Amino acid sequence: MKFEAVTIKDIAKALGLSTSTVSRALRDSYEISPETKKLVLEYAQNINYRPNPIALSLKEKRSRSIGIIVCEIANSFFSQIINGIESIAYDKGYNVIIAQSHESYEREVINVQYLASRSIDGLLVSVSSETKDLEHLKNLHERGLPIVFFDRIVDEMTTHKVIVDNFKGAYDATEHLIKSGYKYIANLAGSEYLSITKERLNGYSQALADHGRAFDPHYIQHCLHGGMVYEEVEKALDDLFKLEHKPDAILGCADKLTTNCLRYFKKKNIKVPDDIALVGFSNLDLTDLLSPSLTVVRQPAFEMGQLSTELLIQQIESKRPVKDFERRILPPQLFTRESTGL
Amino acid sequence: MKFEAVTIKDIAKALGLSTSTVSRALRDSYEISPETKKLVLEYAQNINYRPNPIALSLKEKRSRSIGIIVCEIANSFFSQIINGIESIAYDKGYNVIIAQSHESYEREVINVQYLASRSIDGLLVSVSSETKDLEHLKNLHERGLPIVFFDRIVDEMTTHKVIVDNFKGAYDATEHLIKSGYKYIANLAGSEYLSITKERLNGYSQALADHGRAFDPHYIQHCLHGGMVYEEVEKALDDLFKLEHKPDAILGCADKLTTNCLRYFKKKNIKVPDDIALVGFSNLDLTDLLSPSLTVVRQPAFEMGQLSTELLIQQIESKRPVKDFERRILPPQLFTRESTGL
DNA sequence: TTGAAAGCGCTAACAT
DNA sequence: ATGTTAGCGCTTTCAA
Repeated sequence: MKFEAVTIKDIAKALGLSTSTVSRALRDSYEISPETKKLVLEYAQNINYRPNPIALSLKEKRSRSIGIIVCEIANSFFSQIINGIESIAYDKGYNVIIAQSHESYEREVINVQYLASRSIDGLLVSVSSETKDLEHLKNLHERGLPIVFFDRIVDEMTTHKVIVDNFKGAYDATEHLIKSGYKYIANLAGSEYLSITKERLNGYSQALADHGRAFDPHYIQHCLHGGMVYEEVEKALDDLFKLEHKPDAILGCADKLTTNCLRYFKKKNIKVPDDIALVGFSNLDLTDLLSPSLTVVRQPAFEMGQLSTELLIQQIESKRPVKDFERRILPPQLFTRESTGL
Repeated sequence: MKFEAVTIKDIAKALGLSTSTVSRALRDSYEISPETKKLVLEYAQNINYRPNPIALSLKEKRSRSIGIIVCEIANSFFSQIINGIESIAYDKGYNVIIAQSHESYEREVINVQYLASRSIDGLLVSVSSETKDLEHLKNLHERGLPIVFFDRIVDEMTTHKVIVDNFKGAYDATEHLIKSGYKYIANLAGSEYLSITKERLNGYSQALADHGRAFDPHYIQHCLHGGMVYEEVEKALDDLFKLEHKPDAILGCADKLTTNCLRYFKKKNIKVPDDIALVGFSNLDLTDLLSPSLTVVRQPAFEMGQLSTELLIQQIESKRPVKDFERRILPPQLFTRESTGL
């Protein structure tokens, strides 16, 4: 089934004009007489003419669409980011094509190829937790495709980057635990490859140091898939609970890590906060409804999406090659609730 | 910044062939000699040639992209559906363009126009809770655009439709409440315009009837925005609690209705299930972690997305106009947990 | 077996 | 003020 649209040619034929005149009239060119304009505009309106964006794209060598690569859209943090992205993109006449890596490097590479082949004008990327090698992105970047990294950024490429102050988020959360009297604070961390993991680890360590606490690497457990797989969280927690001094508080460094931590506690009948305290990075809407309600570090996801998109579109539409790349850092927010109250 | 791709012309020039020969070689046409083919293919491989999909779209009058309209992607149910949609679409070489109505009729209309103007090949729609008038969709449909409705469907249009057995979902949940001994079962329902609301209401009523319970419309409260706005849920519950016999159980007919119900209970210090039981339609991953854990009706969202997309693409690629439209009904599943245990 | 040319819908340089 | 024409990248007659 095809669905045939009205073209400029149809209008030209109907009105006995040339296609260029119609085109110019539609674009309100100064060269066209008011009468002709009126005629064309009214007729176009009437038959509900819509310019064919594909023809325009071919002509202008731009598709007015931008690609997004995230690990999972079914993750509040990322779906909120996408909301932010869309709010700006649609405003500026771009549409977005979303691809998910599901935390797989291989799928990320495939998706990048796919998006590139769909002739996108720019790319918004948050890398997968498996990603070490960046050739797939570097290649496109060198050929001139504007790329903006958000949240999970990479050092090796010079582009705009938008992140949350992960150091501060982890620092504040850890400090809050220390001040609440917890002694053995474990860090349930994400993939070691990710920028956010390192930043959060640094914030955690610094908070410990600033409060005269010893830093013990045994209290750090990495989960390669960022908690997507329950078993990796279970393994990590099992190991933590084997320590001589069991942790009395846990800092969950990602949404899934935090919720799967809760799932583990429930399964093992460990009570929060009586047996152990929990604070987690989370953008779920539901954390206040859990019981105990969860202390969380919340990230300005929507704003992050908006800002990244503004930077990307600015670069796409810039006449001259962009030289000065920005690194924007947004503030996270700590919400103190019952899960960290002794 | 533009990012110039290799074209057939470049290959032709480099190899001293005509563009048509190159084109044919790339498509493995029988007319081309093995040597030429090999030459072209290898060269293309080398310089990483990718056909320009926009040029193809213009030529073939199809964009290989499908539009999706949902109310919110930051809603587990819909993000799971989108995952299902993508899994099929990408497999078959289509990309998806997602638009959100945020439950606003006006935005839905704008989005539909927008998607249509981006020359999509087909449309997957779940209407907003405000949508009564369907002209925006009928119009496109009559002009031949394949449309598949999922979840929130409409009667007035003859298309493929994929839904969950909402009647059964609500029936089972209500019956479970009755069998658990609850007497005054209220129904916190979504927008009256939505098919799912009516279907769930019917299931609820039938369960009451089958168990000899009187049906009292006072125990039904509609929320136009399906719980997106906390205040509407608050108002609905306030009214329910003013009844002579306060409800001792609530059936939440959508994710947000259910979670905002919990938020209300928390605020008013109403204990579940001691003061009141709660069962809700929900696809959140977290409902088992709430305490009490939540009894839910879970819908096969991913499968729904997959099935809808299969039907849509089948119709798009069908040579002859599709006459026989299917109405597929997927089974929901009741998970009994603590929130309905007396 | 290969090439030349037209055309998809649109814009813009170049006539008139 | 309006028309003619070429061209964006590709496929596909038609011609050689």
